Parts: sequence; structure tokens; C-alpha cells
Amino acid sequence: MPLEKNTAISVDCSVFGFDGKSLKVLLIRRNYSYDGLSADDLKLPGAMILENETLPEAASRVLAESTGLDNIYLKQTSIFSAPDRVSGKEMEWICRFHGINTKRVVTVGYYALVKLNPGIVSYTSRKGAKWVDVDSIRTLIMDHMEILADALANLQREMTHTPVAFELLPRKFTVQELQSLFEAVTGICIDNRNFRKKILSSGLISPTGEYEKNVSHKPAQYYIFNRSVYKKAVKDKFRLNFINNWTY
Amino acid sequence: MPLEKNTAISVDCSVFGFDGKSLKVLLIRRNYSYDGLSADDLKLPGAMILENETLPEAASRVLAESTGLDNIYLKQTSIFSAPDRVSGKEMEWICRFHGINTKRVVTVGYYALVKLNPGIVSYTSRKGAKWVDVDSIRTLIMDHMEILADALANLQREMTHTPVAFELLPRKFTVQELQSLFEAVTGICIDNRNFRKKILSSGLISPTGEYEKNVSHKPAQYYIFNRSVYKKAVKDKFRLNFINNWTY
DNA sequence: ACAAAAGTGTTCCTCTTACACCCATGA
DNA sequence: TCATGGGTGTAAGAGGAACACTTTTGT
Repeated sequence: MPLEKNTAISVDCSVFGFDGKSLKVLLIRRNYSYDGLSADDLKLPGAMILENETLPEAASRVLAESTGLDNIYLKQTSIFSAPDRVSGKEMEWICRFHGINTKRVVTVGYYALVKLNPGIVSYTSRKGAKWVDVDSIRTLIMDHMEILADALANLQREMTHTPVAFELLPRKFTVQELQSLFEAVTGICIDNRNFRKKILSSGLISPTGEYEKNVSHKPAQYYIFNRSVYKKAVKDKFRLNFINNWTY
Repeated sequence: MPLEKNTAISVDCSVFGFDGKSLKVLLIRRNYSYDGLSADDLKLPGAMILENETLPEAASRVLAESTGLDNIYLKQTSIFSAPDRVSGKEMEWICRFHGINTKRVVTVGYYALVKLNPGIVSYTSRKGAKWVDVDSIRTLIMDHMEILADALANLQREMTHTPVAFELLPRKFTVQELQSLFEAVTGICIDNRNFRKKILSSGLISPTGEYEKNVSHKPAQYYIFNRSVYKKAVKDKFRLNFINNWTY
């Protein structure tokens, strides 16, 4: 079998956001019609990598284009390398559009976390992109469902081990918002009293003294994430739980 | 910036083994001299991907070549995509050797786990490869140190969450061997009584009734990994620990 | 008999879990 | 005053951590 000399590399980003109720992902339309391919078909934002560009740089570029934001939390997941993952009409169109002649596109999955707010929602809707409930998505083009599923699985794992949750929340948030986020991502119900006890005693979040306004019930206090406490905790936390002492 | 049309993709494998004392990784020599590059320089086994070959297939091929083994535990880690990660003499040689003309090689890291035994050790040494203590490695060619460090970090994380340890041990092993493996990979000392209690009560390993022979101390019993118990446990285990009930 | 590693139990304490009511606000 | 979600405490049980001696074998 000869050496593969003719592979293009792309990145595809699963951009997650949280609206207080459910986990959303940013989808765009294919945006071109070609011999049976509908321009309305939904996909993840992505791009081919450019010369002298690393993969994280390509992913950041995709995110800047699709959300207008810089400095987004970004994490690589898996690589999708099936030789026929892009083929047929789709491949023809890609070659024509980019003026290349390739048989194969290998793609690298990334997931990104953004703080949903009116600004970003209006930006993305002007772009024709949509924030869709992750649970409600049934079909995407090519293997994008698989890429999304992989991203979601990675997010779920990270969420229970690192404080990525705070990337999805506004700077100030209520305990309930944080709990709802955990529940939405993991699909698990959490006891509110136990959650408060645990999260507050951890010191990871600090009360601001500010409260909700104009709500027809007892207003909730706003908290902020305490990154320095987290950094300190990391040193102690990464251990097995059947350990009594350790040697460096 | 123009589209990157000319990228080669490779895989590099960190092949780990355990000799009962310390964690080893399989290193090979560069195996060519070229204008200042020494054939003795050490590297991870790797290869360019071939046409119609997926990345896991390429990694399996590398492993079959370097260890003579099939069906090895294999896991993808990160992608290394810095545009200049291969450059200069190294790049020149690669282009000449493969008869290609590329500016860039993106590589995908894999780690593999093998059961060290006399058979595989003699195979690899016939191939000129060496099993080296991971702690003692100071330099490898190109960015292979970085690839190895990433693989090791992944292994450490996996080891404390999934039963990959058993991929590194013979089918029958003693409790002490298992404990030593954990200690070698994580760099942590574990209390023997607590370890036994935990691992035995988990049901993950089952006694065979066979014992060590010709040892000048009380002979240890051999155990085997109980995969079915593990599979059942997985369903219950993947949960946060502040949860009381869950909804599917 | 001795050296060397295997194997074994208990206590203390922390953390998890389960569970129900009062509070503050706007309408 | 009522509807709504915010916020609070306690008791029982499980699991983690710390710790020292006896057993079995070969020499």
C-alpha cells in the first residue's frame, strides 16, 4: 500500500453553551447546494487547516468566525480518520471549492465552551447559526453526529473532574444555576442540600453579597468561581483514594 | 494564508510494559545517519499513514512491526501539529526516504500496553529495540519527549479510572505485582492492607488457588482479572458522588 | 534459626446519603 | 395571602486511613 500523500486535515468544533435550562450546541448550515446536497443540512462549524497554522489555531479561527469571540475554552478530543469519512458528492464539492485534489480528509474534533449571553446569541443568529438542544439532535452531515457524541462524552468526563463548568456560566451565577448545569450535562438529578454543602464547603465558589432582583420569590445570591482555591486544591486532589502517603 | 495542501500524517506509539519493578517504554534507534543526524538517537516507534489506512490501523501496524504482537491495547492521545515540529535535516531526510515533498508532518500520539515476557523481550531485542525505564529518559529525537510525556499522563489518568492495569500484567499475577504496578505508574506509595481489602472486596480479581513456587518466603497466591465483574461495575460507577438518584 | 515477603483486623473519622420545612419576594 | 423558588440541619451508614504482627517457605 503506498504512502498517503494526499490528505487534507480539518478541525470540527462542538461549541457548547448553557441557557440555564439545557445544554446547547452551535450548529450551522452546510451553506452550499451541490448535486443533491442541501444547503440547509446542519453541521458543526469547522475548517481546513492553513499553512503554518497549528490545529488549536485553526480551531480558534473557526470559533472566532462563528461566535465572534476570542479566548474561548477549547479542548481537543479525537481524530476521525476513516478513509471514506468524506466521500462522494461531499468530497467532490470540497475539492472544487478549495481548488485541491484530495481523496481524503482527516478531521480533528474540538469542543469549546462559551458563556451564552444576548450578545453572542445575536451574533450567531446574524450568522445564520443556531443553538440547539444537544438532546434533540438526530442528524448532522457526514460523521458530525459521531464527532459531537465524542465531544459530549469528553465534556461529561471533564465536568466531573475539573471546573470547566464555570466556562459555561456568567461570571456571577447562583448555586441553582451551577447545579442545573451539572444536571443538564450529566443527565443526573442532584440533591440540592447536599450539592450546596459540598460546593460551598469546597471553597471553590465565593458569595458576592449581590442578589437577584425582580424575581417573585426569595432572591438567590450570586457567587463567583474562586480559581486560586481550585489551583491549590488540584495539588491535593490528584491522588487515588487508597493512599496514605506519597513519595515524589 | 493559503490552505495547507501538503501535510503528511504519522503516528507515534508509546509502548509501555511492566517488569514487576518499574514502568518501561519501548524505544528504537533512529536507524539512519544523515548529515549530522546520528543513527543511534532514540525515538518512539512510528510510521507514516498509508493510503486507505485509518490511524488506529497505522498504529497497530507499527506495533506489529516493533513487538511482533497483535491485539495490543491501544489508545489515542493527542495530536502534535506545530508547523515546525519536523524541520531541517529531519524533514529533508523524510522527504528523501519517502520520495515525497512535504513541508510538514502532523503526528498522532498513541499509547499501547503490552505484557512483558521473555518472548516479547527477545523479539524486541532482535529488532534492536530497548525497554527503558520511563523515569530515566532524558532526550528523544524531535518532540518525542513531549509525545511520551503526554502518553504517560494519559496512562496515569486511565489507570486510576479503568482497569487498564491488567493489560500490563500476565494473565495470572499476585496482589503485590498489581500494587507495585499502581505504585510504579502513579509514583505513590500504597498501604498493602488497605490495597488488598479494596481490590479483593471489589471482586475485580479472583483467586486461582495456584501459588508461587521456589520462593524463599511464603508463596503468594495468583489471581486473575474478572472482566465480567468490571463490566457490571461500570454501569454503577460512572456517577458523581453527590448524587442520590438519577433519571435516564 | 533466620531472612524475606505474604497475608490478616480493628479503630477512628470523614464523607455520602436521605430527607422536610421555613424564608423572602412579587403579584 | 398565595405562589414560587431559595435556603437550611441532622442522623445513619459506608468507606477511607492509619497502624503491627503472624505465617510460610528456602537456606
